[in-house]
Amino acid sequence: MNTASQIKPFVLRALKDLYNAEFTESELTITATRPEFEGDFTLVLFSFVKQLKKSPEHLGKEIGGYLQKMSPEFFKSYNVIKGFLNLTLSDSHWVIFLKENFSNKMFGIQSQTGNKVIVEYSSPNTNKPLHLGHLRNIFLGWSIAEILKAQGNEVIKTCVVNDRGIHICKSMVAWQLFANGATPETTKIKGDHFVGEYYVKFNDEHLRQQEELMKNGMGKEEAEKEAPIMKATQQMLLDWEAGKPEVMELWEKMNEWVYKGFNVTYKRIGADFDKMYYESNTYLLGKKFVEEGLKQGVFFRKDDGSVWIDLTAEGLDQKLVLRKDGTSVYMTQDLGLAEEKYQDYHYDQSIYVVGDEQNYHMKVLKLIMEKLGKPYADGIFHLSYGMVELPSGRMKSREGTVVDADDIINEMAAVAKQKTEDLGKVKDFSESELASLYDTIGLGALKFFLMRVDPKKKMVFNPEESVDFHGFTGPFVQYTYARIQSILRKEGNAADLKSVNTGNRSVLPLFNSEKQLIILLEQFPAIIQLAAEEHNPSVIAVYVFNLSRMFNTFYSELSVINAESEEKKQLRLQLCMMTSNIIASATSLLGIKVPERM
RNA sequence: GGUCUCGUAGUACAAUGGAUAGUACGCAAGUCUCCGGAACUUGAUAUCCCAGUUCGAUUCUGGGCGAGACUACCA
Repeated sequence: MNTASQIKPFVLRALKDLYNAEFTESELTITATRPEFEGDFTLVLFSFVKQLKKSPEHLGKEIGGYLQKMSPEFFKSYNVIKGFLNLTLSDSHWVIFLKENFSNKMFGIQSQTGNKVIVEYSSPNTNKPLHLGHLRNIFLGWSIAEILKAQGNEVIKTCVVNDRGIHICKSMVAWQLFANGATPETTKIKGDHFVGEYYVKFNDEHLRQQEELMKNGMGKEEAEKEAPIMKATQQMLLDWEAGKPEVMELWEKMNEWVYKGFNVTYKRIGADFDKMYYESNTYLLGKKFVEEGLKQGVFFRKDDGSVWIDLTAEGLDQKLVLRKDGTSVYMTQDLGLAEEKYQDYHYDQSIYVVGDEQNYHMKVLKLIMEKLGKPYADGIFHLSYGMVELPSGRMKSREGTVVDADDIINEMAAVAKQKTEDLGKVKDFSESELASLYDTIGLGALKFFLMRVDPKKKMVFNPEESVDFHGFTGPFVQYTYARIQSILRKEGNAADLKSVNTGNRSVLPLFNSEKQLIILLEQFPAIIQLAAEEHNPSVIAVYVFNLSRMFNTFYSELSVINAESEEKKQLRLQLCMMTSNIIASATSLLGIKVPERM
């Protein structure tokens, strides 16, 4: 239990004893005291004024005095400013907290609750490589999975691969036309990029043919459809659905190339999945839902044979769930997939990490499930995240402004290399140690940059800012960690520290920066909980940055190794150790590694 | 047109209805006989507009103005 919630029962008791008033804990507002005032925690008094008919100043003095009388060893002092009662706890409270927790690497991690959560993220297409938008998705999805694990949930990470459809056929047709049998192996190009090139070639050729037809007087829309390369693509889709062997073979071959490429990237960024779903397997699922829905009267059939759901009562539109020719649409498939996932795992909650452009789709999906009376409908949660934009605006593939995932990762690592060499602190590292360090720093910077913002909000990715390793960045946190390790290498031994009694008088009083650091350390479990509840990794990013900043302030003000007494030295070593444990723990929830040296 | 988001220093982001609106980059000025300067300290600069609810509004409500997403028998 954290300190703020330890205070609450005392306050409730005081209110009862002093005024015979009954309040609940949730009615109390206790916050960290703002730095410009004296105190550790602040009780907001305004909410009692009306009921108790006393001025806030009066209440503050009475409650403060009573608290101190009740537990003088806990409450050291208090002051009242306007409607705020600022409470200062005794330093020994903090010292004891530190002593009990400094060596616990699992601090803040909850034990298993038995709750089962499935997280779907990444979900790429197999016709082009991953880009910056995918990275936001992947980092968020992976991180939220880890955060939920830390809260005691059993988590299954899944990925739905969009491996079929007209867009895949485009790459396939272009490859047949232009590749001359070239492969990733013969060209030494990463598989996903290789296939992506043919997708681009398709679009170029399509545009060329289209313009030619328009020169001969054809309208734009018709020219788009009538271009020979588009005709060939549509034919290929039909052949695919018919299972024509040579088409299937090509399709499998090209997808394999892409998967090989994806796996290289996934491995490098540390993404992993417990279960892959492929649309080529799932796209026919969901049709039985249509039957079920029709029977229940949830869906209705139009004269042309297409099946719809009417959501106008919910303020939405009518939505198609099955085409008139009886084939599935996106929604049909998602209905089936939700059921499939439930059959596979019997989850309590199912999280979809999907961009906010699909808010409407996800809302409809959940609503349909509710109307069909599915028990798991409630557990469906859309973790909606905003688009990543560039300073120049949205990324547009047609204008070539899409930031490729592999490119940006390489660039970040290159900047890490450059800066590391400039500083020259790890000249004794081997080649492979250096390569690994550059990835740690480069990816740390990139992940932090993409996750430090509230997922719900769209964000701007400024390439220049992203390679700045100062301030509110991943490398700043990593640097703080490395610096602590340097101290601990010299002096820190957890077993020795435990045997020393830092609870005695010579460690007191605490300096402000010592206390502020402990107060922050103590918040970590509550921070994880908040991040989980809000499905928001940025809570962790902001916290670990503030913790690092606080440590650096402490570090510059007070000497650890040359402390004024042995006990102070032990206390500060404990602070170092706990800070570094929590930095490691927090960054690992973000998928960011921390280096021993950098 | 309809539905939904979002408007905070030059820029990018924070702030369960609480105190003098934080942080970073950039800008200006400092800190080192220092356990790692990828650090620390200080300064200047902001809540789109108008009402309302409240002891108290960046936050909630209504109305403007501005930006974006969605609104396919595409996925």
